Amino acid sequence: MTLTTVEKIIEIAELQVRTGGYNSFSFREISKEIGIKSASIHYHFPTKEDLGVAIAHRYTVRFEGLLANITATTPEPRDRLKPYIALFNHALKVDKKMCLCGVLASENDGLPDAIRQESKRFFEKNIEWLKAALFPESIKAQAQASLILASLEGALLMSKVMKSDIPFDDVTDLLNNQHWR
Amino acid sequence: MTLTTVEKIIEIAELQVRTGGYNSFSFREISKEIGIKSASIHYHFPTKEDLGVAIAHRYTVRFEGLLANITATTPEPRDRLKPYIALFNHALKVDKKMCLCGVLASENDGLPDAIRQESKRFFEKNIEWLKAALFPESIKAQAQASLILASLEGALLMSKVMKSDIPFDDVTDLLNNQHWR
DNA sequence: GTCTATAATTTGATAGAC
DNA sequence: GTCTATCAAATTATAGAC
Repeated sequence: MTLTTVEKIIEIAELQVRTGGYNSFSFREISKEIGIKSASIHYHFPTKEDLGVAIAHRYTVRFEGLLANITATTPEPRDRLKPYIALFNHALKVDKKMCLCGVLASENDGLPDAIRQESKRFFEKNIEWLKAALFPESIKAQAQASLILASLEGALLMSKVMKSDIPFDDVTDLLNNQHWR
Repeated sequence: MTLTTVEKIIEIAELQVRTGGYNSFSFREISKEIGIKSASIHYHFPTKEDLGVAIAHRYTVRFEGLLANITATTPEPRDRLKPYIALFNHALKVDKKMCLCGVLASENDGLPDAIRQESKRFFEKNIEWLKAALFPESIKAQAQASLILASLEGALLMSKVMKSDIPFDDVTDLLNNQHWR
């Protein structure tokens, strides 16, 4: 798998934001890791905000693809929570990073508006999918979807800060054993 | 209520971190708001890390006081969830800011170690209190405490990014109506 | 598309006068 | 305890050669 320069830039930038937040990533750092000069990054992304938007957009599009894959391969709504949780489990235990849009959400009020809109879209798409894919018949779909997404984002936070998978695993066990209706 | 310079510095710094994250606050910005020079802040807090630790420490100590107050004024464990939720509700609707330690947790891996330890302590103290104050008899106390704290931190994130109180209110309604055991 | 060179700004931090 | 003055480093960004 050979990545283009643009793909490399976005990939490295995403990991940096997921590590320390939007204000902790810099063109210099990214350029050093790729082995080009920071001026070259400006050729692809004129401003930092442009790159920030691209990161968040790619992240959400990729996530939407994973959601569509769950819908397609798991016909029963009640079986879909586990593979959904697995997406966040992957962030914590494989990437060992926060959810990108969780980080951006926590810095929300200090970010450029275009980036806020992108991370908002991530949450909207997740809620939309959770409602339709998990609770197609429930009048409590909206609230239950919010609880699941909020719990998972919060559980990532907690496990990162506690340096332990236990809080995340505890939360997901409760979600899995919950009687949703 | 007259604040000392040290108190003013911490107060303003806290609000800035809760708005845009640790890397978005600066000595210059704080000094401008107080009406002193940034060099004067270095007299009270030699490094940015020192100030960061002070912010997180004060935040947690204050929060512990609020928790102790709930314990003291609300004898029934089952009645204590509502005032606990009210603390996060206050952050969202009065302060209109994130939880400080939620923000710091999301940037965890990019922060100095001393600050990580302080925000870790916030989560530990909350879990500890939730277990003892809400579920003193339950074998599921630990997991339920994690779910409540994770949900509330995540719900704050969501409502900030969605620019709507609805996600937060939906989550807290479900928590309040949950049959804890 | 990448480079060199550089501008303009911001930042954390220090020295020393008052 | 606050000030002036200053530094060194980092940051976003641009101009122009190759």
